[in-house]
Amino acid sequence: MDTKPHQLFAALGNETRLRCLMLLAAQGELCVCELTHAIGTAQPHISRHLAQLRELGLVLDRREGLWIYYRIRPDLPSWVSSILRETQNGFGEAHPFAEDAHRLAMMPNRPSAPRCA
Amino acid sequence: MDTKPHQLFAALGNETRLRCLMLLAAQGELCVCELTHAIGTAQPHISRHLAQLRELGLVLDRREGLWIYYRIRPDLPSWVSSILRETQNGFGEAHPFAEDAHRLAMMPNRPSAPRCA
DNA sequence: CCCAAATATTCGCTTGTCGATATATATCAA
DNA sequence: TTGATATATATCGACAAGCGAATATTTGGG
Repeated sequence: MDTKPHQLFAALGNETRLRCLMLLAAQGELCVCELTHAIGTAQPHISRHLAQLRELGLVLDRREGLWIYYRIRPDLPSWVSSILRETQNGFGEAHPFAEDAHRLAMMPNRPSAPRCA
Repeated sequence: MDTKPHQLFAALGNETRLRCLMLLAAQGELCVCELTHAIGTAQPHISRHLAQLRELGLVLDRREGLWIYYRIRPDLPSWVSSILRETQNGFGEAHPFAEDAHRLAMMPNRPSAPRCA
């Protein structure tokens, strides 16, 4: 990640991408269908934003059968981790992030047990 | 500042705006001509981005004669301050922020003595 | 091989952002 | 009032971001 700071901020500047990252920061690893259900939008919409986060080096993906699990890249530069953590601390309980976490918890037929960070 | 996090990040997602904020975070208070000289671009360009930062509630301005001094709003929510501080700690010595600070220090005929935070 | 499910990609369109240029406003001094 | 300086705003065209819808790809099962 040799991302410039304004490039990171631009990535976080989209609400869908930020909601994905906050969910991943809180839950550790999630597949696309879980993110789609939690955020409540169309699957291609989520998929495209996840691809951007992957291209920027912010997340990693892993295939397991039909599902592709995304997680926040563990070896991010410390300033990036700090910013994600600050945002989560400041807003994890606020709208719309708390609702996202709640919808995820209520999701039926999740492909795997929730795995926390 | 009831700014949503993704709105803050969108503001920081433009290099010109981020450079302005980093200069203000380091120097305390600067007028438009100082920011223009340090960043090395056209004055309307700087002015417009400062207006956006003002409308978002990130900076305050103060007129003194012909000059208008901008400063980072002192009562920002703590998560905003944290993010600005993290960014400054991680990148204040890097390109292009270090060069900006250097150009500012070398600027002739500054309208006032530098006032540090 | 064929189907279904999960995910990714493409297309067309709308909207917004950015930068450059030109112009307007404000302040001060003569 | 005139002029000079500092700053703000308006306008324009180019360009990128974003979205919905449709389609393609991958995988596993029968």
